[in-house]
Amino acid sequence: MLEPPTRTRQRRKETRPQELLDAALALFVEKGFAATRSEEVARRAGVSKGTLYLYYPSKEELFKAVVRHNLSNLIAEGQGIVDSFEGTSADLLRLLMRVWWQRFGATPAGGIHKVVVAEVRNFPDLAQFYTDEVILPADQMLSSAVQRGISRGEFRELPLHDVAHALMAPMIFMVLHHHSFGACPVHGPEFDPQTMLDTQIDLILRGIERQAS
Amino acid sequence: MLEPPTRTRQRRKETRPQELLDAALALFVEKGFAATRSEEVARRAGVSKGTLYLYYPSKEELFKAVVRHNLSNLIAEGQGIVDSFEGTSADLLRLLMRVWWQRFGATPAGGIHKVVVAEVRNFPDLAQFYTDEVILPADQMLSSAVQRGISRGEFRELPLHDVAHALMAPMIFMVLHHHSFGACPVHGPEFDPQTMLDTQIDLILRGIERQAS
Amino acid sequence: MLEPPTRTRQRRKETRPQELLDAALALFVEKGFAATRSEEVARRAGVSKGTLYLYYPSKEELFKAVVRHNLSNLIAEGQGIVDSFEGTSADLLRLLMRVWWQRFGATPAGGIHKVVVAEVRNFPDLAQFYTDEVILPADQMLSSAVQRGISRGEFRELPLHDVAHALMAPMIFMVLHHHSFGACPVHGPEFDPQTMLDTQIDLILRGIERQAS
Amino acid sequence: MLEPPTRTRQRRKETRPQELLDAALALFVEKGFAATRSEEVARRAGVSKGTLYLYYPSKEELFKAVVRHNLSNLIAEGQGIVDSFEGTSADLLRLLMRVWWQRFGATPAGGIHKVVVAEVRNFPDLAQFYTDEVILPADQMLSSAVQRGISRGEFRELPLHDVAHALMAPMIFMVLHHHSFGACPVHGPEFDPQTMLDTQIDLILRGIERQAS
DNA sequence: CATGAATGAGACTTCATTCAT
DNA sequence: TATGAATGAAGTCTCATTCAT
Repeated sequence: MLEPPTRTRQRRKETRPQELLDAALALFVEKGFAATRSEEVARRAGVSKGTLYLYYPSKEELFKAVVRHNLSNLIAEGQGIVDSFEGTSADLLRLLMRVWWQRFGATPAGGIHKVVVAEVRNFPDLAQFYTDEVILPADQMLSSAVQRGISRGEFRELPLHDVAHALMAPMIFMVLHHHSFGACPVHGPEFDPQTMLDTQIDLILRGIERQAS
Repeated sequence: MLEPPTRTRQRRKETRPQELLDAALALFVEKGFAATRSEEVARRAGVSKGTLYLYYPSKEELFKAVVRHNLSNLIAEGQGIVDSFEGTSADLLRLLMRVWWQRFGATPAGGIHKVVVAEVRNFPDLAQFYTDEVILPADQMLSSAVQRGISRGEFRELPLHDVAHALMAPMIFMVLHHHSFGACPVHGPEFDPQTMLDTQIDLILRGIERQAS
Repeated sequence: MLEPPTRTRQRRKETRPQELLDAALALFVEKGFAATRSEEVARRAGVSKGTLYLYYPSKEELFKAVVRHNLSNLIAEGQGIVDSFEGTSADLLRLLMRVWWQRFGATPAGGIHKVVVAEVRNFPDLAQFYTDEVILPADQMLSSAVQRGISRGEFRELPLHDVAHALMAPMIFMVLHHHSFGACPVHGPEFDPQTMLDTQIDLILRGIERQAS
Repeated sequence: MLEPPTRTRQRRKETRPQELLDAALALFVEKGFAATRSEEVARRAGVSKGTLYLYYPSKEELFKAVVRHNLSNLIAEGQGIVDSFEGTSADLLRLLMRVWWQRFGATPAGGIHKVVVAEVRNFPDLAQFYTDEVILPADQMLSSAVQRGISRGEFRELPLHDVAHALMAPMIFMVLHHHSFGACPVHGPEFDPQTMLDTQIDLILRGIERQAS
């Protein structure tokens, strides 16, 4: 009763949502949506169960917030790179993939894709959000990079979106493996993400470049 | 329709496991493991809750049985195609992808991969089973097809497994999309799986073929 | 269809109830009423679950049948010994205890008492049956043996029933221990039943005999 | 009656365990372990089902807690009486029995012994706990009281533990009867516990005293 | 704002009992 | 008679959510 208001509480007030989202992200990626208990999210964020509900009215809303927080504008940075890049288009694509992997794929946020894929059918309004915020922009960004290569005469004239999807596929493949089997102690094929992505992008580049090297 | 009208207490020990596995497969793919209630599996199979437990001792075992039933021997067929194929290696890879999509990717069984990727961290022994039974054989099968192309002088000499993974990536990409966003009523990019796979395989083939056409 | 009627079934028809009661007795004593599954009773008796219900309409009735079958007339034999014994009353009591232990206490039937004590409050009509068939006759039998000792001047004049209960106590004590802790692999006090009963009867005899030896 | 009228969401972390243990004790004694439903325990304690599991992680642990709470330290008090008693050893034994009956045998806690005897074969670790915590100390306590009588020349030199068991037998007999048949509305022999215990202890005392009175 | 004790709907699972064969 | 597949009520336990403090 007579205790002074704790400083810790005061100090953290503004960062609470971020801490909760980070804790939730880590747990959703590790255990999936259903197997993540809200109490554990709270504990990992250093708050009580009740506090979590002050910020997010339900576990479903928390999940959506995690998705939105981590994936909104995810692609904008990539689009910026495309728009300002000055080297060859092949180097641009290689750069995009590397940046994407380092800044997203290999981070906890990369694991969201796994959870979203697993849960979209249970969260209908998430499907449209994710399509609008992630899939379409990514498609657009990659397509514009490919278009750049075609316009500059570097790439053959191919259907933009099919090529964009061909570029997406290895990224999705890697990120899903990384956050599922890659996190399990199994004896399976070794995937060095960086090398693998490089190999795959090289193959695809050779497939789309006007002059096969 | 032609079944005898008796609905109660049907005794069909022979066919029950298949019916239960089919019902479970459909629901696991639609809702995920955790969100699927065992009673609903039973109801969809036309039996009572208790009957399900007569055949599978727990929901977890049911899930494993679904995985095993649908995925074991899946790859063997592909390997058979590889071993007996007589055309060009490019045609072989195109055939493998088409067969795979028609016989697995586009069927309910294709949805298993999504569920396994989502849940494997919660089922440690499933990780090893799936790796041994699916991932490694698929890797091996595709590698052998690539090796065939190299041996026959059709393909460049590239690291087998990296190429195999490059071939896997579009398949995984497609199957996951098909059973997640592809099943949601969203307005997103159209993916015609068959066309897309063809485009992607062509790109990769051009990347690996000795003589770029 | 064309099999001859199995001889086994025919032969066993009359002994079925006995086999079922024996199996049920063993399991009820080992696990208690609730933890005994009817299927296991059937299996141990070598029949199917359905057959059990041909003989006993419910697990409760089976339990009551086990109790009644094993305990009805249990005491009659003892009463016969009392009525025809010719030695000293002290020897009579010693004999009664020994016979009781060998013929009942140490046998599976002895375990029933444990189960009855545990379950009477859940089986109201069993209470009266057991009181009438077991408790009162045992009381009567022991009292008559004591009365014999008093009448013959061997024992002091004491309240019959109190002495009878004093004689019962060690028997109940032994039989309950034998079928509970005595069947567990614990490191506790050693109870050699025969010796212990002898010691206790000797103490009590010394307590009731006119001439303390 | 004097409690504040608020009934919902009472927060009483301090007193809840005691209330739950009391409710569980009463029900376990009345119905046995298996036949007691956890929801009923909760209801009798005035809380919801979930609250019970906040304090005890399973029905089995609740049962063990009931045993420990009610029996631990039970014997210590008796040992204290033995160690500090100043009258004759016969009076000591009479006192021990009376105190034991009034403070334990006739209380709900006395019913625990019935439940333990009935269930111990299903709870292997309870067997050792109960042996260590109750049976051996009780044995020790009674033996020390007998030893006192022998050392003071009041009792004959008899095997300590056999005599201790002879003293235990009537107590066990009484307490089991009291909480089984004694709680049923049957017409059986009347057992006035106090009188009966007195009679039995007198008999045994006469059996062990050096000078038969 | 923050807490965490309390709730209760709902999930998995068991098993006594039924009944078509 | 005998079987054992099938049933479904009932029990244990979980956990998202609430709310008195």
